[in-house]
Amino acid sequence: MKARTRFAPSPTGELHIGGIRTAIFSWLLAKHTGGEFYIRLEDTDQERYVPGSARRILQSFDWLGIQLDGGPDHAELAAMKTNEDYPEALADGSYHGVPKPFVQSQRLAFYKERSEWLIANGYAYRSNETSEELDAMRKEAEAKKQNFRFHEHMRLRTDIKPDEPHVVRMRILPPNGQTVLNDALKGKVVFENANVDDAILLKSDGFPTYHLAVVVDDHMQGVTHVLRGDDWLPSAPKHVLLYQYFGWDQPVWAHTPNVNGNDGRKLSKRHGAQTIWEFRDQGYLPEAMINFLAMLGWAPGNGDEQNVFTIDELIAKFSLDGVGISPAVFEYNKLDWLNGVHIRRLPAEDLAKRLEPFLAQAGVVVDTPEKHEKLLRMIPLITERIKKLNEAAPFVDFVFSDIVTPPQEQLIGPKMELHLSLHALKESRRVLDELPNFDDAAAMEEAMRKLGDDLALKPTQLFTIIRNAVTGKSVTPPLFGTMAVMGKATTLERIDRAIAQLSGR
RNA sequence: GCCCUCAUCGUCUAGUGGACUAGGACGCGGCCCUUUCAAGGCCAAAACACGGGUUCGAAUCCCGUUGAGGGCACCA
Repeated sequence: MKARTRFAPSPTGELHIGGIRTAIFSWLLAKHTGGEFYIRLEDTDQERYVPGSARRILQSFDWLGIQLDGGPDHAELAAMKTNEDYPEALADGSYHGVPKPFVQSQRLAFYKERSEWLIANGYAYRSNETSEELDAMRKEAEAKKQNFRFHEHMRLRTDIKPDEPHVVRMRILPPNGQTVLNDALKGKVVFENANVDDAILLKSDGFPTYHLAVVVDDHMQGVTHVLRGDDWLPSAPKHVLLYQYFGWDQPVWAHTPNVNGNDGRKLSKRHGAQTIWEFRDQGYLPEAMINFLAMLGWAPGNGDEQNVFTIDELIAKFSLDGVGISPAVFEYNKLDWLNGVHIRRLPAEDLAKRLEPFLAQAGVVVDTPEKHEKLLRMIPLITERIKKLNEAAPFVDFVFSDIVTPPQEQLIGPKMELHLSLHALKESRRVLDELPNFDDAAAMEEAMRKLGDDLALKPTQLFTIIRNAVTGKSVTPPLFGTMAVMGKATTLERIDRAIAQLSGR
């Protein structure tokens, strides 16, 4: 059975990493079945709307490499309260049959129509308490240590005409019955109707609340599986009831556990990165983010112990059965490791391309074909040394810009005297200069090892001196490959400067 | 206060009544490899929250306790 799923954020700010995980689950489920995944913007709260956030939400999916089968297009975004600019054409309108529009503020007529239907059929009623009146009722209940739940009998005025300001509230029927949610993850969850309040469905400004809008849209747009955060569980009976009132088949419900920080609490700013952009800026790969997030609360199961997945593998193996029911803690250790794994899987040209912005930010300029070529040659030498893209710069910066000649103490080999180090440096220069082909790192290594033998030096001793002389650092990618990339002229020039430094000149 | 959910190594998890002396991964420790740093290989330490049941047998089923999380808006 083909699944059609959606992710329905409200454009009130940045997407939270936990929300993105839910979106990834939904997307994987849809793609696993050959179905569709789309985005719907739930902008029914005019107050909380943040201009620009719709565009950022769409761009998040773009960065992650998640292809949408539907979502607000140019015209829909343009029609939002504040003009949204999304230059990249999101889709061409061929939405696999998912009916437009994908922005709730442009679907108002549907909600109005359904709400009138509910009233006409006895499932909803008009009500017009002011917020002050409601507050007073709440305070009173609190003073009596009672729960406040709005029910029809509490109405202050009952003779409300359709043309005067009012809200529409749902009736909970039968009042003393039970409503059962069949959740694919949690199983049967039973709610006493007495504990469900008469939620507002249509606000006095004519906009729907979430409860009405989500049910109407999911039905009209043919959503088969509703995946959403655990925090929606308490209001799920309202939605179940609405489906029953309308006589519609319910979707498969799946309330996913939340993602917590390492203190077991809901992820928030003090836990570090929040938005996908922060991860991107720290040098995490979208491939790794998807892999990691998918495994946060999901595992292939059946004894399958795979940890590293390509996107295609995730799509092939994902199913709701593998989704857990207890909250997961977001930890960076495994993410970092996974990111390193995915970096090592990248072809050199691809990694170089992704590295360039990070190098530029660190002041390493790769702006000519020659420099690009050098970077490409450095890639195999650094790929297994970095876990994040922002860690590459220290491994290559000395290739692209000059170094400060190291102080004497750095040019003296371990357990060696100054004069012996100086001699080793001079001999190294001679050997390197005599090399027939400076590009041949293997031959270079062979020659240098022989020199070490001749001088009765351990490789560590000799190579440490050269490493410091040539790179100015004690930690670098493999020495000879690096020198080959730097080239003969640069290498010998730096050794000359080191010789001068050690000679005290 | 009321309602709901959850509970296996530090973390992500496998496990659906016997194959569990509880498996894998990350991290941590050790060893090997080694020109530095990594990567890689090998080894080790590390968990069924607690208490009652049910059963010949329970990490797995039931009840309770404790702990944690979430929800109780003209917000989603």
